[in-house]
Amino acid sequence: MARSESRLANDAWEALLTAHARLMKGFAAEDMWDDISMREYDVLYTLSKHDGPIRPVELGRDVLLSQPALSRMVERLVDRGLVARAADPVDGRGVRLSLTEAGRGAQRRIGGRHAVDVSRAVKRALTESEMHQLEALCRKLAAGERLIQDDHFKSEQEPQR
Amino acid sequence: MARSESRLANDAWEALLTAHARLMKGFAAEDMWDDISMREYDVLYTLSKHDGPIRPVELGRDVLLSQPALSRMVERLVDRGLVARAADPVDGRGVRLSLTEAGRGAQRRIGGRHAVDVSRAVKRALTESEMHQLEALCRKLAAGERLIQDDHFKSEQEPQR
DNA sequence: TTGAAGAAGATGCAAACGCATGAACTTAGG
DNA sequence: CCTAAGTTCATGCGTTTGCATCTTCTTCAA
Repeated sequence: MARSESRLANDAWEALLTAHARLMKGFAAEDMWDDISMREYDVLYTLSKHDGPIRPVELGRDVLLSQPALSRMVERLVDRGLVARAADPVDGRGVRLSLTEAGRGAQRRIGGRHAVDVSRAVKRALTESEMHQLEALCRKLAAGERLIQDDHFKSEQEPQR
Repeated sequence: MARSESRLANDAWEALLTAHARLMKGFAAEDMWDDISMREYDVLYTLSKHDGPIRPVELGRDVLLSQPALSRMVERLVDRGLVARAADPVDGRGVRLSLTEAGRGAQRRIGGRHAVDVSRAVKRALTESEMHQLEALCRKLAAGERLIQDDHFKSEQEPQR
């Protein structure tokens, strides 16, 4: 008997959570992070993906940290000379972040080693075709969520309360 | 030109990470967690999946927490009457954990509401067929990792150092 | 133009986390 | 046996996180 669509959705999400936790544990156990934590690397990597300076609020969308925690982590990275923080010329409240040369260097150094482990873990389990599928599915999942938050459609029905 | 297999693997993993972060942010924003944090719910849910009592070390495999952090979280859950902790009759070092009635009740209460949001987020982005695919791919990913850690094959090549 | 509502970031503070280490117990080789 | 190494879980301690709140600046309607 077929699972209900809701059950199917929850099972898929649980599988994703389990895969995430298992692989992350494995990566964290690797002795290759020097003095940069995985969360800090996450910030450096996200900064490296974008070319120009970006706002902390942008960073916050992809990094799993509260706004105050992100604010302070950026502060620490600035103090360590890995991130540059400048006032936003357009928005007086805002701040613009970018990697320093040292920051970019650190990201490349760690990233190169990390990519080897990621590649090894994924290749061990999936074929090339499956990697393509997984990427496409996860992109769709992430894209669905992004729209909601941007357009404030979240309260489309406002369940109870 | 086709991406290299390694690049493909890393892109797939990045997509999974992004999907994970986006959805988690969305779920965390929901006003439905009462006095139970998402990490605590993760523990309660994992306990509810297993029927019999399980060891903390088992819990640790699926929950993204350090061993000391998990130890103390369990302690708090025990103090709050949600989890029962008993000595392991077989292994004198070990401990056996299970949900109390209150714990099971809390898990069901929160879990029921959470499942609605999960279902909504996943259904919005994927078809039933895609949910099946995503579940299968993530299970393969997670399974690949489990074997490594159990069999201590991790140092199969011991890269540099 | 102006005043209220909203958004971006920073900060005080208690709670929670990770690393290093310790204590209790099990396993395995001589 | 019995000792050395390994495993499981707990604890001390400094660091980081999240919640609530504040400040500053922008936006928008009157």
